[in-house]
Formats: sequence, C-alpha cells, structure tokens
Amino acid sequence: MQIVDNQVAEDGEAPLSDRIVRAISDAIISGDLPGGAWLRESELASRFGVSRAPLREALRLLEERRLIERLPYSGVRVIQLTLKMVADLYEIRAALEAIACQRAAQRITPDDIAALEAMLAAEGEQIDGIERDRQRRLSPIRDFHTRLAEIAGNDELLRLLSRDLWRHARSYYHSAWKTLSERSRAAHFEHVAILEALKHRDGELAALLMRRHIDHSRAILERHIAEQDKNEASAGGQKSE
Amino acid sequence: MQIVDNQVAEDGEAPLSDRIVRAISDAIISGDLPGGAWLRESELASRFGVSRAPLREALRLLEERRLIERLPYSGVRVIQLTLKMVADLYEIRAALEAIACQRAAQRITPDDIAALEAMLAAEGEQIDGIERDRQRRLSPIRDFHTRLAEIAGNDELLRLLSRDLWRHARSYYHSAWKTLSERSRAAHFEHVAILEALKHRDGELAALLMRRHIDHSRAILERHIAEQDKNEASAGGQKSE
DNA sequence: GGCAACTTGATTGTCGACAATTTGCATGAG
DNA sequence: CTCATGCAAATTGTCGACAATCAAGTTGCC
Repeated sequence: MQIVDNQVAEDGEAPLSDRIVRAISDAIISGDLPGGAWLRESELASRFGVSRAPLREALRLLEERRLIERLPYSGVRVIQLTLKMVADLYEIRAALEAIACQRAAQRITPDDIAALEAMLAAEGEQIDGIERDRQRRLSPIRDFHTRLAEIAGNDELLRLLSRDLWRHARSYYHSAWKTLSERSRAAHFEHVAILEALKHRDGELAALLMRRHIDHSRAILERHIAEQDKNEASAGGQKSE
Repeated sequence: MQIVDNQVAEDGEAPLSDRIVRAISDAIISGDLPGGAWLRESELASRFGVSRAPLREALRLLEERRLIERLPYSGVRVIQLTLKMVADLYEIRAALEAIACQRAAQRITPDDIAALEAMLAAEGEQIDGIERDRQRRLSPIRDFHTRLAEIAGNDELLRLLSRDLWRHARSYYHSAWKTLSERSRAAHFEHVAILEALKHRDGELAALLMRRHIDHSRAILERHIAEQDKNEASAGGQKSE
C-alpha cells in the first residue's frame, strides 16, 4: 500500500485529525489502501508525521463512517466491500437519490440547470478524451449527483449521499478500467436524460430514471466485485501489506 | 444538566471511549444534555472519571453521528434540532422505513410476527399503564421500528435507521408529555395496522401506512419544536448550563 | 467617553510515555 | 504427532503534561 506522501500538508489551519481524516479517506476511496488491509496506528502516525492521538480520533470518525472497522485491542482494517453490502447500499442510494430528483425538480433554477449542463458537457468530453487520471475522472460523476442533492435542499440527504454512501466508490477504482469506460458512456447519457426531465420539472420521471441509473451502476459494480472476490480467493486477508 | 453518575460502569470490558459514546449519546437523546448546551472536555472527563484522550475520540464519533457539533479551538455543543432539520430527517426516514416494510413483507417469518405482536402488546399495555419512566417508555416504540429493519435484512438500512437517524428522538423527551401520550395511542394503532399488512405480506400497503405513520409523527414533533423554539427565544444559547 | 491593542485566563489540540490486552510461538505433556 | 499451556513481543488503549489558540477583561491612547 502506498499513501501519497504528506497529503496532510494542505489546509494548514485545521486541526490535524481533520486533515488526517481527509488523507486516509482519500487513500481508501482511491484504492491506495485496499479493502481488508490492516492499518497499524504507529505506522500511519509516522507516515503522516503526527502523533497517535489525533490519528486515533480520525480513525474513530472513519469507523463511524464505515470506511474502516475496528476490532478492540486487535487492530483496524479497511472495510471489505461485499456483494451483500453493495446491494444494501445501492437499494438505499436508489431511494434517496430518487427523493433528491423529486425535490430538485421542484426547486431547480435556470442557474442550476446551466451548472448541471456544464458538468455533463465536461463529463462528455472526458469519456473519449485523454483524461486518464483516476481522481479527475470520477469526480465529475460524483459532482453531478452531489450537485443534484444540493439543489434538492435537504441537508441531511446531501450529507448521506455525498459522504456516508460513497464508500462503494472505492470499488470503481479497483475494477477493470475498460468496462468502466463503456459504463461511463452509458452513465453519461443517463445523466443527460435525468437533467432533461428536471428541466421540464418532471420529478416523477427524473426519479424513475435515477433509480434505473443507479440499478445499472449496481449491476456493473456487482459483477466487478464478484470477479474481484474470485481473484482474491487465493491470496487474501493476511495481516500485512 | 445532570448526567446519570458513572453510567460508564456497565459493560466493563469494552474500551473506555466506546462506553463514553454510549453514555453521552444516551444523555443527549434522553435530554439530560439539552440541545445547544456547550460541553467542556475537562468537565466531561472528570464526570466520567476518564482522561481526555478517549473522551475526545468519543466526541469525534458523536460529531460524525451529528449528535454534537465541534467548532475548532472553540468548543463542542449538542446539536440543536431545527424545524428544517426535522423535516429533512423525516423525509429520509419515511423513504427508508417504507423500504424496510417492503423488504420485511417479503422475508417475514411466523416467529417474527409473533415477536412483533408481543412488542405491540407491551406497547399497548404501557399507554394507559403506570409506566412513567422516560427511558422505558420510548424504547418499545423504537424496538418496533428497529425490529422491522432487522427483518428487512438490509444491514446498512438497519444501521441508518437505528443509529444515525434517531437524533430526532431527543425532542420527544423535551416535548410536552401530555400530547405525547395521546400521540402514543394513535401511533400504537398505526403500528398494529402496519403489522397487519405485513402479516398478509402486503409490502405496498405496509410501506404506505409506514409513510403516513412517520408523517404523523413528524407533524407532532414539528409542532412541539416550534413551541419550544418560541419559549427558548428569550433565554437561549449562552455558553453555560 | 470611545475605540484599539495588549494581556491574561481558560479551553482545545497535540505529544510522548506507560498500562492493558491480544496473538503467535515455543515448550512440554499425553 | 497433536493439543494444551505459558511466555513474550507487538499493538492497542489510556494517561498526564505541554503547546496552540480563542475570548474576555484591562489598559492606554485619541
């Protein structure tokens, strides 16, 4: 496992533990810290150049966010996404994003529409473009959904969708890159269709399209995790990197 | 504010911070730590008889759970429920509990039905009974919903409903006791109706009833918070108990 | 008298060291 | 050879003390 060095340096004012949360969270979601990996506090602390106190606070927060799991006196490891977990998460996500669509259809403004269109335009460019950087690639997708939740005006919903339920994103990175490109194309057009419905303030249609969109994503993701599980069946889980 | 002394004593094996989470969480939900109250770390630490290290870990977890909010270098205070927050939370809860009903209708077993019936019987007894203890009063209501989520078989859903979204419960305690008694009676019969639908494996009906049930609860809760806000408009928010 | 800058006190944030617990290995008996 | 038992190293959990930061009270200047 390889954490980007000194990612803690940014945002030099906030308390250390807050910055560590960001760093570890990114490391997990980006796949640098793979699912099932054991984390040693002292190692993480020295890697980030801090003491264990703020590090442990960060770990407790990440545990509550279900990015890691903690076994008392035994250790901390990155949560391993299972098929069941993905199915459960996506069932919830589908329902919540459908709500977001319905609310957004009621509240959306011309400016919002313009902003979303700009996002989708950028998304379309990236599909065939030379943008191969992982971080920059997934972000516009996430931005679209997050922006939608913002427009919906339900703060709790936004928090759930943009933070707690995005654990699954981790698997995108681990999954085969080729298939994801094809999926990106389809997903893009589904986004366009959703936006079109929102423009007509048809919340019901937008919600329906969103539910299907998420179901499609889930199907892809489940297939990838199934393959991944098969591959890792031989060498997995031991307490090392 | 008055925290039950040494509530940390129970469950003598788990790490201190885990027990503190439970203690503070209960104190907030039960209303002993009212919304908006400022918490001083040193005071809490001495009250629970622990050092600040595990206490701070607990606070970070509770912050992520949105029971408290933390202002860096400034302090920690109990989240103040607003009308907006309750509306947002209940919109989500209605959708998620509706899912729970639909899933539960597919999976419910005779044993589950028997267990739920026993719960509702106990709930019915308590309404007119002499049970005036706050803690014991709300618990059967919570149990019914939690059990339903368990039967649904979606672990993530269970976690959200039984933990993250139960912040609102706090307001029940602060609200007028009399009205709540009346509400309890109505709520009880709504529970019975939901269970009846589940017995016939009618997930759609159960979900619909559940949505209405939650909407009713929200209406009551919103009214109480509105009154509460009015009353606290004069003396509120200063940094003391 | 009013306003700005400083000072002081209190509180949060961080650190290094110590205690408690687990886990793997060695050891020995059956 | 297998299994129970005890030991030891490593890791997590906890503590008390120190540093950084904010808030309020005070002082001095205009």
